[in-house]
Amino acid sequence: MRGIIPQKIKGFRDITPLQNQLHQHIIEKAGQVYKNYGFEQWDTPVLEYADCLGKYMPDADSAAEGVYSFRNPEQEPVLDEKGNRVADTDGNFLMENHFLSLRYDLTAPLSRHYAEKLWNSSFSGQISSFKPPLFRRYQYGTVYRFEAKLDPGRFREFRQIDFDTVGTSDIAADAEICMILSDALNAIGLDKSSYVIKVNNRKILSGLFHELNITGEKEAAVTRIIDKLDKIGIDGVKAELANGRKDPSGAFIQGINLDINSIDKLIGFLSINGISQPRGAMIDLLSNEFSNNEIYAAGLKELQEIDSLLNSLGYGSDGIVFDPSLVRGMAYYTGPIFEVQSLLSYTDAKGNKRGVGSICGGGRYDGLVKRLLGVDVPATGASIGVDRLAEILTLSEISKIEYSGPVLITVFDNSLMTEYQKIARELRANNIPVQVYYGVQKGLKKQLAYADSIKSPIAILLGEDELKAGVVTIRNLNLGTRMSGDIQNKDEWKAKAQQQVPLAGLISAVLDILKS
RNA sequence: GCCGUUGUAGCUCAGCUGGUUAGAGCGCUAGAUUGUGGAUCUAGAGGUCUUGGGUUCAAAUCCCGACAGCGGUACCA
Repeated sequence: MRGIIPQKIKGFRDITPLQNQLHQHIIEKAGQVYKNYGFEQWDTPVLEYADCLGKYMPDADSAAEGVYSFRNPEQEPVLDEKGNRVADTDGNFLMENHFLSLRYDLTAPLSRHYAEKLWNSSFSGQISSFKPPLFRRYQYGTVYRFEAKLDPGRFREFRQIDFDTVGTSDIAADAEICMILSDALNAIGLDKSSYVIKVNNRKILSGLFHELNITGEKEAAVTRIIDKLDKIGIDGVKAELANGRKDPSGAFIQGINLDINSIDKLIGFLSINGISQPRGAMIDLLSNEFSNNEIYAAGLKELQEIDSLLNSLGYGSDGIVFDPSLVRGMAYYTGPIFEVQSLLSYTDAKGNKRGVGSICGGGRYDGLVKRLLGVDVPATGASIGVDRLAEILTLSEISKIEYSGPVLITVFDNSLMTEYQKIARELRANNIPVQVYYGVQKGLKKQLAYADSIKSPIAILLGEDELKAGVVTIRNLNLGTRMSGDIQNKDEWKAKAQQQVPLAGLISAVLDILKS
């Protein structure tokens, strides 16, 4: 039994004003880029029916399979596949506390949203033959995953900013995703040395697997192993495809005992390194071997089209590359897939250099609403992991955003409250954030310590002395902080970091300090 | 889940092969400073050494279990 101990749930965080400012920056810049490509912003609920999201909770009121779920407190009718209420043998409608889930991404709610509109706009869900309507939206929101393992940049509650195009198979929409990611990261302020946009096509992989007779369970296993290439290297992959390997941790990783011939082919394929090859050269290399396979060839052709579009719009191989070893975990991708690898690193407490891996992901999933409505609707999209991106920007100290809190008006004497409020009002009229000190610890020392804690750039002091002289004292706290390294005596500080100005000159003096 | 590793003050850690009142730095609180954050100096508060058991005259220290953290590994829509 828990006591009433104030503490956060593991994997959840309190977000500081500084972090919020960086998050805000990221979503504003990315959102504007999405908007410029014609995506419109939608929001959907954080909670959905569990079966709409595609994860079903058997009968436990707990999180399982990485999704937070619980029973709806309200009883609602049970519906059949056609949307009709289900009744028991006596003709009474069945009621149930349906499972609700916190969304684990923004794509599943999108598919529910799109499917719901389609369902409602067609008569009793008669949508067997139709041409899917085009829908483009972007969405910013918090998602929840029950992760067992929490690293820097990996949380249980985190934000994504997502954009998707639903209702087209046009490969230009996929090429566009590369451009959008590139533009968005650029707008956020990342230069090309800090990330690489990797592109591959699931068709190439499935064509390849087909050629090698790798199907079903084996295909999933091989995919998983290839996904670990970054982590365990080509030799590690080779070992896991064969009879396994011994991990440095001492654990033995069981191999899948693929035949030698297939392993050689796969390793040869994976040895074509994505980052070091221009896209054109990569396509040439890829067309050498398996192009007699239909699916493989189709995938390759799509990559060619993407390449050609990107080239004619000036998106070179310096930022967007083809990487045949890119697989992405999710099974639902059907065509081009995308992932942005952050190249930034930081040094952890133990002195090890570390990165956070991928900061964006996406791809084409033509089965978007198949599970819900049974029809194929092509869709393609991607999303930026806002928290993870912010985390690596902060950890790698590349974020140049400096946080500045509000100006603080100190309170000497409550009888002067009207004066303080007037000054505050005047500053606000000039769009300068400001607060009057209301704390119960009244000493000026306390008030300045408070100003320090909220990162005030300026403290304004007004007491009897100033009032008589018709002036206010302005203390430049940032300057004081900068000088704190080589401080000799208090009076000298005061002389440099503090000035008295006539009340009428307050605004311009404050603005001057804020600008510097 | 599995393997490894760690668990001493709010934080980072020291505490040798078990031996009387468990230490440091930072932080915190107060004072030097009758109206002044960050420097300096002084003083103070704060620990049943994660927890349960065992060995011993004696355990923070040795042994076993539990729990938690970290590293790796597995899983990941």
